[in-house]
Formats: sequence, structure tokens, C-alpha cells
Amino acid sequence: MAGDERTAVQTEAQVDENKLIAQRRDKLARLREQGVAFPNDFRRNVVAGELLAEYGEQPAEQLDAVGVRVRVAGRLMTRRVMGKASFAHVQDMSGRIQLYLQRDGLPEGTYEQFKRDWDLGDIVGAEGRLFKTKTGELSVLCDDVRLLTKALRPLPEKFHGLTDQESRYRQRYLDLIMNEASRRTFRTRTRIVQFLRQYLDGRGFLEVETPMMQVIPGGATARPFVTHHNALDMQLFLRIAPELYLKRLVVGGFEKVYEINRNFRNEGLSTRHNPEFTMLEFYEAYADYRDLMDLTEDMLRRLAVEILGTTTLSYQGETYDFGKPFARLTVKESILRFNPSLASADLDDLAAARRVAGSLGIALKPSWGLGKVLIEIFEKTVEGRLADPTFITAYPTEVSPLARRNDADPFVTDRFEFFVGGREIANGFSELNDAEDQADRFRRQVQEKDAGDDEAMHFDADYVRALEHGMPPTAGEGIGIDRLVMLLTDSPSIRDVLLFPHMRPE
RNA sequence: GGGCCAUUAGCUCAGCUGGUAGAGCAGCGGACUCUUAAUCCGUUGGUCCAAGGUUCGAAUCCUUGAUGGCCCA
Repeated sequence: MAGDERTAVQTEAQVDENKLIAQRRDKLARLREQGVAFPNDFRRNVVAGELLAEYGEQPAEQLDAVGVRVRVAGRLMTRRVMGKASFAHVQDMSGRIQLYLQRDGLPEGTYEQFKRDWDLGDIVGAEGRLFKTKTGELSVLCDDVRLLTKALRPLPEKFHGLTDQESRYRQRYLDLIMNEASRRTFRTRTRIVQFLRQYLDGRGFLEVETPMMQVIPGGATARPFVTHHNALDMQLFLRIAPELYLKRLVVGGFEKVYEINRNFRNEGLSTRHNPEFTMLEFYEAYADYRDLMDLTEDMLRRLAVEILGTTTLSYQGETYDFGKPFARLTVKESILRFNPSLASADLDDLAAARRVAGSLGIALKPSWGLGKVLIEIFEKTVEGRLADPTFITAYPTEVSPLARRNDADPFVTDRFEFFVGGREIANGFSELNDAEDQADRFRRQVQEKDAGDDEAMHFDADYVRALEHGMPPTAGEGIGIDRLVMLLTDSPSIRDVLLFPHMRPE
């Protein structure tokens, strides 16, 4: 970068040039002299994967007898020139197919152009007859080939591909061209989302879209991104969750709704956090948190079978069984289980719990009540160790401002979170539909915000008004799609499952 | 936020206790009509992440910074 101020926008002058690119520009210049250098009149009639599936196993004689003519197109990935004949592989969305080019089988001059002006990485179209090579590889014996798009930049090395993590994230197009594993991950991501849609659609849920730009950022405790609406001259927030809007829809009579979309949280980056991430949230009236745990268990089990063909999931060397019933225990039970030195009484009053937290090195804030202290202890000593699929229930009311209180123990809510491999995947609860209780909870959040907690919630008066019209007893849940995809694709970083993860400017 | 590691040709990587930068692939020139990391002969290509410092001399040692990776909070 020049001595100028750093900008996030790359200018043309900053793009590197080198001899390889200059040579390709010369080749392109020759192409321009010959006519249309970027034609868009070639039409393929088949993709590589279809050909391999249909003809890959056919014997050579049969192919020759039938004489299958094909038109294929794709990126030139390999090239082996042997004098007057050459082999090449082209790659399209479905896979690769080999081309066989003979000087005397192509229009006059074409073969010479192929040798002189075409490079690996160029986009080409080819027409010819299917045949099998001596080694049995299905190939196209070309009687015409055309250069459709000249690539000015060279591809990464053909054997090792592109391995540098940073380049793979910043130049995802190159990663996708070069790495089959990466292509597979993102196809799997799509299949996962498709399955979830199909699962919910099949159970009568209605997919909806709610605002990404909100006047009051609600539905979670997190710092929002702030933006500004010029015409209205007002501050707007990118949403941190769709929750309060989806529940407004339940009030409106859409008793089963879901949304799969982006949330934005103005927090740090890590292997598990991206500023924008995808969440499935769904709400069902006349259901409670236990119904949702059952649904979640069924849905994830079927998802594993759909995606992996098995309920046994292996992630980063560990194995998790989605086939057997998921464990269920309360926050308090789980703390006691993972901290055998603690007794139940240590977690029952604030002073004792603070002593425990203090001995664990947790920095305590004076405003924290017992519930918050318990959750801190839970996060420090339990969360990362919940390896097998586990529902944790009975979250303190203090840390669950939108969840319904438990009838027998109002200190906790009818809420669960779901963990696998030490990671939180889902969060659900019976919804708080008592408008007066909700107003009280908002007031408490506002107090905490005033006391300096910038993650605390705002008071959303319209949401309270909606509840005052009556929301049926309802349960709702959010599932982090990116983390789910990480789990099912054995990806160590959230960046591996985001096509364009957030990166600092180069 | 803290610690550790990495950054060298378009890509993948070497480069030792400091002595003036190398390989493979790609490219370029040549040979080759069944190859598949094609092969064979020849060959071009460098802001060694950046800025300071130490030194006769720095890719190498020191400092600071940038970006990325991993671990911890």
C-alpha cells in the first residue's frame, strides 16, 4: 500500500501486476484483434457430472457405436500437450471432463491458437463426440473448441492448490475453483438449510421475513451496529435477533412461523463469531419448551441422517452420537456434576455463589444477582465440557428477560440451551406472554443499561402493547446455522462455512 | 485483551551459527498424435509483509507495526 492513508477500498493502482499477467494481456489483445474476445453465444447442452453419471461406466465400443455428441463448457484446469494432440480437463459446476484435441480434427488454425493463446484458468467451450481413452477415462473427442473468457491471472499451483488460509477467505472464488472440499462444504450448507426449511414447512410453519433494520434492537443481549436513515433523520440498528417481530406475528395469529436470516452483532471476531451470522428462529403457539426440545432432537437427528447418512457425527477428531436420546439436565445440576467439590448449598444464595465464582477467578460486578453469577459459573466450568448432545434447562430468570417463569420455581425460566462439542447450538424457551411481567423485565434491563451494561435490552413499548393484546401460550427457539454447519462439515472455524467471512481490510 | 507461530517468485515451499535468494508447478522457447502432478531439453521471473535499529555486511539478529493461524481470557 502506498504512503497514502489506508482505505478499505482497493484502487486499481493497488492491484498487483506482473509478467504473467502482462503475457496474458498480450494474448487477450490478439483475441480482440480477431473479433469478439468475450463471446456469449456458446451454449452447452450437458455438464460434466451428468456425462460421468450416464456414460462413465459404458464400454468404449458401445460409446463408439452410439456416437454421443456433446457440448460442454468450463474452466481449463489441466493441459497436456503432446505435439499434434493434447488432453485437457475442463471443470464446471458439476465436476470435470477430459477433452482430447487433435490438430487435424479441429478447424484450421484452432489447435495452434489453443497451444499459443490459451492458458490454464481460461473458460472454454468444446464440442465433439464422447469416447473412452486407452486408460478408460470418459472424454470428449473435440471437433471444435472455443475460448469464451480469457483469464488474465494465473491459477494457483495445480497439485497443491490454494492452501493459504487468508487467501482462501479473501479470494473465495479461487478457493472454490481449486478446492473440492470447500465446494462440498458450501453445498452441504445449502442442503442443511434446505432440509430445515422442508422440515418446518412440512409441519405447518410459515416462513416469514422481518426487519433487519430496527428502531429498537431487541430479542437478545448484544451490542448492535448502528446506522442512520437520512430521510427520516433517525438512528436505526441492524438487528441482533428477529425474536420480538416474530412474536408480534404470533400475536397476529400466525401461530407457527420461522425465519432463516442474518443477525448482526457488534462484537469481536473468533473461530466461532462473525459480525453477521445466520440464525433460524421459529415459534409455535400452544407448545412449551419441552415440546421444542423434542422437536429439536428429532429435527437434528433427521438432519444428521439426511446430510451424513448416519447419526454418528465426527467433529475435529471427536465423535458425537445423535442417535441416542439427548441428555437433559438443569443449569444447577450441570454445575454440580462438573464441580464435584461443590454442594447444592453453594449455589443457593448469592453470598455463597459469589465466593465460588471468586475462587474460579470470575470478575464479579456488584449489580449481579444470583442468577447471573450462576450463569458465569456455568459458562466457566460446564459449557465447554458438554461434549455429547445435551439440553441444559432451568436458566435463571435474571438472564432470561424474554422467557416464561417456571410455575414451581419463579427463580428460573422454562428455557433450554442445546450444546454439542462444548458449543452452544440452540436456545429456546416457553415465551413470556404476560405483558405486565414483560414490562417489569424490560424495566430491569433498562436499569442495567443505565448502570453501564451496554448489552442490556431496551424497553420496547410496542412489543409490550402487542403482548397486551394477548399472545397465545407459545414456545420459540433459535438455532445458529453457521455453528450447525461447522459441526456437520467438520469445519474448525466459522470462516470455513461463510462464503465471504469478515476480514480486516488488506 | 494476553501468549505462541507464520508472512520469501503467480501458487506450494526450501534457505543452517549473518556473507549478497533457490526448487517444484505455472510461464516463455523447443521436441512429442492416448496423456492425466504427462515426459524430455533450454529459460524468464523477487519491494524476502512494512518501518526503524545492530553490523563492514541482514531474508536471517533486535524493536515497533500490519495481516493471518492456533491457544487462553
